[in-house]
Amino acid sequence: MSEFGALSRAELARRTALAPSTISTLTADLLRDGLIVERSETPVPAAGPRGGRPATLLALHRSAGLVVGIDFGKTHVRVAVADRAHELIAERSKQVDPDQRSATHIKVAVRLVHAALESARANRDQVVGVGMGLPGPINRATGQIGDSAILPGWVGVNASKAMSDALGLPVSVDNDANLGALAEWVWGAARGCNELAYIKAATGIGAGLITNGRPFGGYGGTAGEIGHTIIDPSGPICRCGNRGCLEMLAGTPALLAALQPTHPDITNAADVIARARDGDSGCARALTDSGRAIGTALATLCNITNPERIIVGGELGAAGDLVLDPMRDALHRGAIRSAGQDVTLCQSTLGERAEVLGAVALALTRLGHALER
Amino acid sequence: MSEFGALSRAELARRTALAPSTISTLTADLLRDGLIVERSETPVPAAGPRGGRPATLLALHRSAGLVVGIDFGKTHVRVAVADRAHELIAERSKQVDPDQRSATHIKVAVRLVHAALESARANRDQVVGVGMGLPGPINRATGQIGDSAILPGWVGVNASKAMSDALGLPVSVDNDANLGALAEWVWGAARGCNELAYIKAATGIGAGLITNGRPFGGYGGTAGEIGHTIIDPSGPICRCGNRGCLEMLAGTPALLAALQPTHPDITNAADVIARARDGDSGCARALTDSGRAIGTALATLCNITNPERIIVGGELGAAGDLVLDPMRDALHRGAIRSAGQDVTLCQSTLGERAEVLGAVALALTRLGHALER
DNA sequence: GCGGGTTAATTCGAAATCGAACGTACCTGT
DNA sequence: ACAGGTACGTTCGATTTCGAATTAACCCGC
Repeated sequence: MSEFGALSRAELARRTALAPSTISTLTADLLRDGLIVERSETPVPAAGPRGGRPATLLALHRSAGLVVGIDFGKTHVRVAVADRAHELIAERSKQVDPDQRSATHIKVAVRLVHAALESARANRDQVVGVGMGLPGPINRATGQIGDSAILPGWVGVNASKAMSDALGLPVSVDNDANLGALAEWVWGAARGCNELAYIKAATGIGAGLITNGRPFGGYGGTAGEIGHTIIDPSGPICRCGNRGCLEMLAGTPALLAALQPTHPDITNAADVIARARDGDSGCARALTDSGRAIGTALATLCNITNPERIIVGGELGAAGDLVLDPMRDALHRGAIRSAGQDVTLCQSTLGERAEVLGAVALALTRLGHALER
Repeated sequence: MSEFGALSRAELARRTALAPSTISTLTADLLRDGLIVERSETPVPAAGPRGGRPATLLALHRSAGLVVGIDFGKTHVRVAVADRAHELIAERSKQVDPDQRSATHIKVAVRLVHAALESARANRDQVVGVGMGLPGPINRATGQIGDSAILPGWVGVNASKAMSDALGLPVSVDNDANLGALAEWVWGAARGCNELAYIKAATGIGAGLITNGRPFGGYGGTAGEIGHTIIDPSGPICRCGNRGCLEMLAGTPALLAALQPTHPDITNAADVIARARDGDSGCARALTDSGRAIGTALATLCNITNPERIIVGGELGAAGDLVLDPMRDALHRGAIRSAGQDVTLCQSTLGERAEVLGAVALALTRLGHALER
């Protein structure tokens, strides 16, 4: 139940493969003990109510504990607190300097967590899990962040341990794109979808994958690294040693660099999008180029993983159809027909909060797994 | 048990998440009824016998039924018969003309199946499942083969139904690369590996994926289509509408075309490999070029799916290090460091039989699932 | 060759889970 | 308004599954 905010008894029975009768006895006990509560609210019409007695939802009571999500980006730290019923209780965020050491970033995060808990009139003792997101590939075995140009102060740091020591709580870490996927899957545009990719398009470009109805990390936990797909073999040299990587062509820095000569006053992606919306054709073109490059990489992604839906987030995702349309074009041009027909491309519904919410979801998922073992 | 040839009680308990005691009572019943048998043979030392009582293996008795695997390639049909203990009983194969209609190919296959069964002194009634492999993407929903230049006579045919009607038995179909992956996973170079890709490099180039310890097909069942990854944006035009697709650059036809001017007598991949082994530098170079192109596509595959192992099969895989070395080079050049380090590239151990055996494995897996539902 | 370590398999009473039948609550069409 | 359909949730005795303790079968080092 930790993984799904509120569930009916019938749904629980299906998910656990237990008999409805078993669920009945079990939930009766938990209800008596006050660990779960019945929810009178919307019994969630789901996919069209086609007759039948409506379900009554069950959710974990707040006394079952709280979870914390923490997301580090290039220039921000963001935290969120939720209860195990998936109810968000508090959120906080703060700008930070990307060049500082990880210890500094962690201190900021810890303060935000405490502030958020306080505003929720909650105590650290009630926290039963913490999830955390970082930009860049994270090795599942070592817990270390791989080479990342986005947060240089974090390279080689065992992020999970560092944060865990600072908070005095166990912490699960994952790549921010994976968390975005998780969030869109739990709360956003990908609910009920078993095969999806979430694209975080910002300074870096990464994909988070959900396959067979669960987060997919591959052998070392770094699956979904599309940022270094080679788009133009004669393009600019990337720090990875190749030419014309997606990240070099379509990331925010490339976007801004392309506009620098004609639009020297523009310093961030949001400005580009705003101007493009106002009819600035240069800004629109820059977004189109980005979208097209990403779409080319997505074509390969579709050929290989054949997803049902691709959710585009990150600061470039906020441009909506300005990037999505060229992306769709390039995707359909480059993917084999069937894979192109199978997939729907859409914009993130959680926006800049996707990654923190994903961190919350990560913590919730881990709790679910803990029960299963 | 259908999915794993022979298993100890302890292993069964782990796999099914049932208590050892439960397995004990269950297997006792099945043994009494003669549906399973104890195997005295090698108690499989597994990964180093480090003490402890050796396990006694259990396998389904032959009376539990037989399965048939059928594989169609560009120029051959191959069938295999096995019992549910994963013991191969008979194999047959025959050359065919790729341009004939699917009905003709099916007739050949049916004759081979009957011949194989006869040589095993078995009857069609004992067959409890049939698996079948075809080159080209197969839509999981419609059961139809997508656009394939390899077997034009099969396009638009509902392969599963056609074969099922001809044999009078239920038939499961899948792409041949997926089956190769399955076979290497069950019998070959990928035993015990949970994250792998099998590459079938022949006329077409496709990948079969196993992720999270089970075959991965994506939303429509066409995952792993790496043949149309764009390697050289200014390369020759492919039937898919793009330029420089992997298949156009590295497939057997490209290989043969490249050698045509200087080696007009060579007409198949096996010849190229034999000559290269004999020191013909032109043939060696052609294989190197193929390997390098495939390696480039594998780099992207690794970035996206981060596998632990990649098994290279198909007629080009038979070249061994002649293609594997350049493949490794290109892979490590193009993949992000961690993904490149995680993966091991090796040759198929099942060779040209991989796909039929995979078809057998497919039939066995389906039987396993049938029990679970 | 004999303890100490390790993993496999069995036994038995205890506890969880199931299945079938029933009651409940809503929708839809007439 | 009411019958018919559908899906949710509960009750009960019957059955399966579990857990802990026990025995078995091997390896190892001394």
